[in-house]
Amino acid sequence: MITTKNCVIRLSRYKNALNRFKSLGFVKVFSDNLADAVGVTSSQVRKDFSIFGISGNKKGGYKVDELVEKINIILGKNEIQQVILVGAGHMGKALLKYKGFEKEGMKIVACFDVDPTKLNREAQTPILSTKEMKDFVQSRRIKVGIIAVPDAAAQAVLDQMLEAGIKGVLNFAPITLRGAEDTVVNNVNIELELENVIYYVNALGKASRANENQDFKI
Amino acid sequence: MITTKNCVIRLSRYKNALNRFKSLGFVKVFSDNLADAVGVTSSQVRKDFSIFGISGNKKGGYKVDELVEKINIILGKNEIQQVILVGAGHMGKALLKYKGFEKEGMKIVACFDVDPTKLNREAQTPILSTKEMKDFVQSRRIKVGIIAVPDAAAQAVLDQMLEAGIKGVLNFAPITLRGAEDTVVNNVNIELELENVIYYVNALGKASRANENQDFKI
DNA sequence: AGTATATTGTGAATAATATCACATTAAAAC
DNA sequence: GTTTTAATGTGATATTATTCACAATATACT
Ligand SMILES: NC(=O)c1ccc[n+]([C@@H]2O[C@H](COP(=O)([O-])OP(=O)(O)OC[C@H]3O[C@@H](n4cnc5c(N)ncnc54)[C@H](O)[C@@H]3O)[C@@H](O)[C@H]2O)c1
Ligand SMILES: NC(=O)c1ccc[n+]([C@@H]2O[C@H](COP(=O)([O-])OP(=O)(O)OC[C@H]3O[C@@H](n4cnc5c(N)ncnc54)[C@H](O)[C@@H]3O)[C@@H](O)[C@H]2O)c1
Repeated sequence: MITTKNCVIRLSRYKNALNRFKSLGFVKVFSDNLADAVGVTSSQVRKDFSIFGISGNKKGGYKVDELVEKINIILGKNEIQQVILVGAGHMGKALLKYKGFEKEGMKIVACFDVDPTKLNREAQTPILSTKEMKDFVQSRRIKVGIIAVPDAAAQAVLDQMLEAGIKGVLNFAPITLRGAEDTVVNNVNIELELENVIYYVNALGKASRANENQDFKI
Repeated sequence: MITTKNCVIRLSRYKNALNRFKSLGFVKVFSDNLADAVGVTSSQVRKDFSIFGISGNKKGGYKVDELVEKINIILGKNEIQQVILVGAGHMGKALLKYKGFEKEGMKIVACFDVDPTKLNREAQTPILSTKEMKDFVQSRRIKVGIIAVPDAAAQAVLDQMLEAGIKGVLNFAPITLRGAEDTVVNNVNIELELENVIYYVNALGKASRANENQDFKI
């Protein structure tokens, strides 16, 4: 199976759209419906499904329940995914309070921090010392973690996490971390995303003011 | 100038790398240095610069100061960019406390919420009623906003923002919003990003267990 | 001053990704 | 039961993005 980054992301989007369709009472959907919901072409939808070996019914579209089930298995949503968080600062606390992960079968099972004043083993999600991280991760065979520490500490924290056995990381520090061969690091750089919005707003503004948008493509 | 989404994002990354080079005392850099720092090829760096009309010196590379200056102008960093935030919940508060935006010339000048208990006009960044949003945005000619409200409210909030004159939005609600013709919406879907990490961790795990990674491409 | 060298800048080649278009086929209509 | 219809599934094609490769040239060296 040859997958590319984008087709996995689209798979998640299809799943989200399907859940909305389901809650609206849909029993079957067509590639066109999904395409509209996600903002891609219907052949993109069918091609993606074809890549993941998902098939529907000629003329009959896809049965929503079956499709959700198939996608959930591909995305590992058939079991609860345990995740650790490193960094109990502003961002870390927001993530800890966030209800959305559990709804999607992902659970932050512990948070780690170096600052002793942040620790709290009694909290619903315990905040432990980073010294305890390796043991915790190894004993529970946890494979996924989130980095929410300052940029200067991010690389060291990534190293510690990989050393402990973590294989995939979602990084919020505004510095592009790269992992080893058999690991995944996904960088969410919020500053950069905002900067990007600002660029296009300025670009669109210039284009419309000068009406020179022939040579402007977004 | 034909730009594609990725080359603008890379431009931000080059800028970040350059700032690091600068703080290390570098006076000039070569496309190779930037390529290594950002994780792309050197011809990608030169091609990107060529697209934005940035030129360096044959044999001499690029003078860091000049390059930073040019990129900053392209990215609109020559003036402070005023941004509003809608939603003063967990995520909104984390964003309000975040120091990193100001360092990058972006400032959240006000936050808006529907919940009267969240309002606080005396805070360093005032938290105002959404009813006041339109006036605020129009009088200050603000063009950029951030959405940090629950998904169910996100589309309505986007509509209100565009109605007020906002042209570009960074959306944290886990639903893909799409704007009008002359607007930009950048969706940061954290659940989806984590889901994506989990997919690859599982995929890598399967591939290494079965040693079937011939047909696995990431 | 003249030559060698290292790096840029970019058109051409290649690779990756998305769309098209249509043969196939299950369901609906008659 | 046959025909019509409306969808899927996918190879072929088009588009988009990246890398290659090398001419142009500024700097360093002799
Ligand atoms: N707050 C935001 O809204 C926001 C926005 C964009 C990006 N970010 C990024 O997210 C990251 C976290 O931001 P924040 O606002 O939560 O920062 P913060 O300073 O509030 O929290 C950082 C936390 O990390 C802990 N820490 C520091 N070094 C550590 C280490 N080596 N091991 C474990 N824990 C360590 C600190 O004790 C602190 O609790 C930063 O990289 C920041 O740039 C945050
Ligand atoms: N907290 C996180 O770490 C996190 C992680 C991933 C995604 N998100 C997403 O970010 C968004 C905000 O999350 P949160 O945890 O801050 O939620 P929250 O419930 O803590 O806060 C939401 C805020 O939005 C306000 N609000 C609701 N409707 C509004 C409206 N129409 N106009 C203005 N304000 C309105 C509420 O009063 C509240 O203050 C959500 O869409 C969530 O899915 C949050």
